Amino acid sequence: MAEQQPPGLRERKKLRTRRTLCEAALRLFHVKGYEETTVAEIAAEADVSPRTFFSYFASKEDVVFHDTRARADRALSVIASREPGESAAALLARVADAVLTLEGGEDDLVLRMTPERSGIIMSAPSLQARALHLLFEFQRELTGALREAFRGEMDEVEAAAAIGAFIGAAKLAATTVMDRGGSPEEIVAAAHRAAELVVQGLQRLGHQDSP
Amino acid sequence: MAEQQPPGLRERKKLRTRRTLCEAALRLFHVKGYEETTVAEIAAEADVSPRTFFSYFASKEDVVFHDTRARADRALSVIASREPGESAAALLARVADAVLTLEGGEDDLVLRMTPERSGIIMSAPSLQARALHLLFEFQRELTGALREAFRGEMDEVEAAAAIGAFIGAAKLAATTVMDRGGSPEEIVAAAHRAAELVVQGLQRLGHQDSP
DNA sequence: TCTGAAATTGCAATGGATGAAAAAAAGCAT
DNA sequence: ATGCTTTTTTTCATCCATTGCAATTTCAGA
Repeated sequence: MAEQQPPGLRERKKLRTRRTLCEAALRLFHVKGYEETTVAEIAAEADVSPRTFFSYFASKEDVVFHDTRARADRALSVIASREPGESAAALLARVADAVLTLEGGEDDLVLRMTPERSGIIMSAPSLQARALHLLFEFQRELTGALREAFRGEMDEVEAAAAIGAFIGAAKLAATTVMDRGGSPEEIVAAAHRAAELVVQGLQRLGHQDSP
Repeated sequence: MAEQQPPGLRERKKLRTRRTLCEAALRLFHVKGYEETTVAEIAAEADVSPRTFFSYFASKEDVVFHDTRARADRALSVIASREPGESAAALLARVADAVLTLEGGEDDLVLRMTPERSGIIMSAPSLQARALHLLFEFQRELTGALREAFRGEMDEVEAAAAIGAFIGAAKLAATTVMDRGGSPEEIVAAAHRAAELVVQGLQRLGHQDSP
């Protein structure tokens, strides 16, 4: 006697609990600080038992990165969509456009609070470390995808160098400007410019002429 | 009744305890695994109280990275030694040579066990994350040093892009080959090549001609 | 309504990390 | 050598994230 069409009462309730926990956690992290917020408090705020928190998120850190997977997949699909003959430089430029976007709308569900989240991450060393780890895993995936998209045209080290340089430059440029207190727009612009500088340098990738 | 020349009994004992803890920890991590080894066990192995461990190392993780500071300083001093007129590319190449070296001898004290340590780090996600975080902080320092060395010749974003691309490429290339099971020599070679690819691309840094 | 699967909860235990005060060791001056 | 001061180490107590387990509740379907 229930609607089977999209989900099911059980599923919906689960989704709602997950979102509630997520919102509660981020809100608390933002006002009290990450380290100062306990899992017990988050659970209380979401009105579930502390034990339940861990059946939704493997760790306190995970709440903060609950949606990174989606962003990563977006970039991977861009690489997979390489047109025959498209250069690595051009492809990476497209990846940059796809990822370096401030807009929301991804999961209208919970988070338009990207800036708050950045603040939370930057304020807790363990979160920064986690973020970098995720970014690194992401780079591995990108490297694999790039090799796939250019199979035969690019070797292992070239692909890794291209991705590493590309992401590394964008990331460091972004945080450098962020540290200086730049606005979100400036940060994105810096990442874009850094990515461009690298991409230009990588133009000749695949050729064999050294200056 | 004691030698006051260089240290002092107190200092010597402290150094010895620190080294003992370090060796005990790394030995245990290597044979039992990082997660499986408890601080209590490390302390017992070194014959001190568990609480004492934390007066030598801020965390269990820190033991593994006790000497990274030294390596970082080596690179920073290379950048600081830039000859007037030396190009960023040339300077970064020198940095690569200074850092990408397998030799030991740095602190003859404890660690020639670089390979074991790599294994330990790669086997524990939390250590990988920590390593990346340290590497990132290192990049910030390098960026600052580079801006200093090229004051007036290079802006913030260019410096960050150069360092980010350089380190990012070397790191990802190295781990890519490492994942494939490459030998230490192959890994270093890959990092070198990736660094070279980037440095070449960065040749024109500071000029304004786009292709 | 009855029943089995899934989700939630309570409870206990492990292990990292920190604060505070007592105890032991080292340095120093007489 | 002896007593006083400073530094380390050790105890002891506590907080908190995380996990395993068993009891309980809720949902879905017959």
